[in-house]
Amino acid sequence: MHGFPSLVEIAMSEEELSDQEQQRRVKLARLREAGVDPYPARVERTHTAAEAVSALEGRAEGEAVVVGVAGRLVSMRVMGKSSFAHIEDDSGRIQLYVRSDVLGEEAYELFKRDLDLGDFVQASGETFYTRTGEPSVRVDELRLLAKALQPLPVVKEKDGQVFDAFTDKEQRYRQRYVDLAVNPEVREIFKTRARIISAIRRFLDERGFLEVETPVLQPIYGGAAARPFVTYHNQLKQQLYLRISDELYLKRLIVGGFEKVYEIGRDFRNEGVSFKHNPEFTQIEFYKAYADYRDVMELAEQMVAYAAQEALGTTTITHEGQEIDLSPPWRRWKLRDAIRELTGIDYAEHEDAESLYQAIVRMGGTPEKKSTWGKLIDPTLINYVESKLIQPTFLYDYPLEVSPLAKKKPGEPDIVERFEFFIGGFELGNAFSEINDPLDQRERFLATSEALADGDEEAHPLDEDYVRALSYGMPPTGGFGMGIDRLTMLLTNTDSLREVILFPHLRSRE
RNA sequence: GGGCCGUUAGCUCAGUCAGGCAGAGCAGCUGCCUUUUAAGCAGCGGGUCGAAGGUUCGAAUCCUUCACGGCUCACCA
Repeated sequence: MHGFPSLVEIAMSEEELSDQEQQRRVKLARLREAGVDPYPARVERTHTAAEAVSALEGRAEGEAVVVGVAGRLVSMRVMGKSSFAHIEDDSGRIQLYVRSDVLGEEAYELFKRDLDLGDFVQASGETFYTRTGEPSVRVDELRLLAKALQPLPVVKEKDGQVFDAFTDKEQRYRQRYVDLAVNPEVREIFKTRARIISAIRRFLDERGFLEVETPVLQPIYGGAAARPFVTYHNQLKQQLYLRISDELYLKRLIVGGFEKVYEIGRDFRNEGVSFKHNPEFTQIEFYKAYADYRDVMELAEQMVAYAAQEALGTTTITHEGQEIDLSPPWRRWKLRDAIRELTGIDYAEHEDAESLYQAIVRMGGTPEKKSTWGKLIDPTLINYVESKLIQPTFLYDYPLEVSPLAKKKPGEPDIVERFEFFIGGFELGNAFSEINDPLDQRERFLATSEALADGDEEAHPLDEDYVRALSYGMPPTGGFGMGIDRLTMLLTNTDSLREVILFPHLRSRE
């Protein structure tokens, strides 16, 4: 008419689109021409899928329950004048039974021809059980809520076997929305993650800890051995760093008089990416005044067990095929003993770096030649120990040199009151009795800032204001840090941080 | 950064060893089908074989380079 191309003809002329995309645009155009709004603003939903199912379960036979449900079309089986379909919402799936004679012929034809898997729809009608006993909605009204123009991967399942799953890791991470849309078990991982975090909050809140927020943008970084991301504030003409840990600010708060503080937040480290490293990750840190690293051990094992119990309903978990018992108390193993037992090297017998280096080489290791004594122990030696620590284990009493913020152990000048803990063969966290002697802290900073100047890019710079804070007096304090992503990985039985981070970092594509 | 492996239809994957018309299932389209559930039956479309270059009469296949990813080593207390 009038020689103008119809919407359908325009849709079909989009040549750069795949045939399935073109089909969907044709359907969209046809729907519009039939007077259907493919993206209406209003929804009339009375039940979620799960609610509709349980409402039916509660009723006597023959008693009608009318529901309005809404969700994404995830399956369609068209059999002439009747069809079965499933819609999925956040609560689960429910089957729709669509009959031409109930819905009306015109609406039924539109459903059959112009709706696709992936579209969002609203359906209302009475619930009933089909011949095979599946709760379903006999649809007397069906309305499109949102037309999908891209086909979703079609994942099918029978007898627990999954067909054509959407599994390509790169695509799953780059298009996480597709991953989440078609893989319900992926959604479950992130629900578990949220339960873990809320359990940790509850655990600390119940014990009188105050949740605080400290700067992410910092004029000087510290609290961990890592290279920072650098950024710049235009107005202030000032270089800033994205924090590598929360530590030094949280301890300033202990100086200020708070006795128990914690922060759950994002840290950023400019280093390699691996199954247990992502450039940005979530860490929980807490600090407790009038406590030492032994008190912190008890809190740590209780907190992790509590998080597992709350998130999973059990403290016995399976990770990578190994059964792990998270219930306290956990094994406490002196670092020196653990290394001696698992590698045969007693580092206390090797007083200088050269001697220790030779011992590691004799054991078959390949340490870095230029490493200092402390750097040979951690990480080189711990690498041999870490993977063997499947059941929860505290390794404690670390060499002073690699622990510039931890308090010296009384009577052992080269050892500090520090522990790291390991579960499932990797490190989850790190803690110590905090240095509260400002002069000692200053000396330690001087040593690390020299190392930084000598080219150790992960060493601490000197934070004068932090030393000044300590000089106003800080009570004896126990501090703790743990990777939330790694804990989630452990509790969801996944083998990579990327599985528990919604949008993990990937290299940009051209 | 090193080593190994991968990238083929919307999705999952054959085909690469040994060069010879680019395939299957699901999804899509057309037709049939009013209790199905990986629905079924019949038919039909759908491809920059990651990119570029090279070898060859002929390249998804062999060679080179590049991009992206996976695993792994190094790095990451």
